[in-house]
Amino acid sequence: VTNWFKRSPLVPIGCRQCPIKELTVCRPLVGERISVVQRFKSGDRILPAGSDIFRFGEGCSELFNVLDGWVATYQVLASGRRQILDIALPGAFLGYQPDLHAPMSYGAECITDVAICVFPRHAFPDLAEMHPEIAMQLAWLNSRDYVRAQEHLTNVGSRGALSRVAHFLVELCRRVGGPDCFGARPTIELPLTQQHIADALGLTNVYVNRLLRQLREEEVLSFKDRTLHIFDPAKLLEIADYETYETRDGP
Amino acid sequence: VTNWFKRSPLVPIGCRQCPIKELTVCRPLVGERISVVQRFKSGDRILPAGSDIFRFGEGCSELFNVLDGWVATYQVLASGRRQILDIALPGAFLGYQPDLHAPMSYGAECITDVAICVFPRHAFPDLAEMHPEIAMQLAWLNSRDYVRAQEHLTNVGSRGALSRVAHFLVELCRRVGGPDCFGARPTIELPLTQQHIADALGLTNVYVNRLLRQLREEEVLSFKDRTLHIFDPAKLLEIADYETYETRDGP
DNA sequence: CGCGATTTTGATCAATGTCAAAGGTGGTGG
DNA sequence: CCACCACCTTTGACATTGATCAAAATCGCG
Repeated sequence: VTNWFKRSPLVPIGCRQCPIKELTVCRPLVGERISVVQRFKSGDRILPAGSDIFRFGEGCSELFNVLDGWVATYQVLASGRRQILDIALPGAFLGYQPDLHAPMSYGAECITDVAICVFPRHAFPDLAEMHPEIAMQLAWLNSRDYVRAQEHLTNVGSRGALSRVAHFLVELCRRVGGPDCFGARPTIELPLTQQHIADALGLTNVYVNRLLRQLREEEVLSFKDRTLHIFDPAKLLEIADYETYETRDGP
Repeated sequence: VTNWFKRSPLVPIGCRQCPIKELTVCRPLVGERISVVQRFKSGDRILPAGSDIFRFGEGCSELFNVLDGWVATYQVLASGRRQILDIALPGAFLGYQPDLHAPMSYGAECITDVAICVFPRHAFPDLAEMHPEIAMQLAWLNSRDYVRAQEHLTNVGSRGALSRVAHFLVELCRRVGGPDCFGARPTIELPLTQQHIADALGLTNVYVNRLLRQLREEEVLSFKDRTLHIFDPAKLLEIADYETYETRDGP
């Protein structure tokens, strides 16, 4: 098994060939006006697995598009516990927050080697003002991430540990393999450690390990060498306990 | 004690006198162009405590500004457990989501009697297109809510139950009483039941009750009759265990 | 081959949930 | 004005989940 997630990626390329141009803030300008973005961006950058793109509490003079690789956004408490807020995949737009000049409200760490496209932070409001579609796209991106954060919150706050792991893996599969990837019995590469899963779900690595063993013994899935095999999608979805609307019980 | 939160509010009034016009999407148009919003809105509405503004999984043909009262957004799992995602206060803009025509990804329930200002959903993109500042404001609102959701997630995922309750109350005080309300020993009206707190934090009402008793016995705060007294702000903040940035231990 | 990071397992313990029942409290209708 | 009712809070006894601590086993990599 080659560790694909560490392949050294991407000589800087033009926006026209950008693999994620349709996924991020640039989307409204692809085509005719892509050169606007091309002139705006500061350049590309490649960061090794384990490094930070930016850190909680520090200033940051840039904004980032993830071109390739996996990123975790997170916060750390005084008690030392770390919470992973989201897994950012290629196409994610990182670093925008309500006050662009405030210290960052969270950190972003590379899970794999990562390639990013860098925007200058101070000029971004001008770009959005000159191209209102960018603002609209930004609102769209933000609301999409907000919904995912809400679902993550529900997962961590309301599900037991086993369901929580199941749900997390299902959502990740959907994002990586597309919404229909549950038709078959998917095999998916997830460059996560069990510690990442634990940090994302508010569990300990030890307990996550036991839960994965349980899922393996019940022939639902296996997760080894960063590869997830799903043997029994139906059972997995059932364990994951999806949300429903239930009206309060009548009299 | 009068239950202020049930005072019958607000004959519909014009946008010019709107108490929250500076807080929500309308902000860029206050002043000269406020009439744009005035013409756009469908009207006002008053809902009783306990009713839903909209429900998870159902369609919704409107968007809402909270004018007065408290609202909880939430999801419910098949297992019956309910997760409160956020407490929406006056000025909140509810119902916007990435696909405006999709079923709602969460529900919104009135904690108190609530007055809302209603926008037609289908025409909103046009409004944003004609007034790009609206799109920018929307992005700003969304990112602010996103940050709050992230902090909520960290709270639920990474803090022990006592810290979790402490942190939740602190944040709520900041929102209601302003960021400086911890200089003194605040007394704040929170129209929440212990069940609401439990649902927001992924705990049970019984355990929340015990934790509040503990905080009372340690003379940190008391929460009774929907009134929160904070006796010892410093200790409360310490218990709340705020996030920090800590670099990994060096070699 | 050896080292650091990760996974795996066992034994034990603390934090939190569950169940059940008893007090408040305010609102409503007689 | 009283009595009742629904809902909320409070408390106790007990069950369970998931954390903690410690130590092997495994793996990727230099």
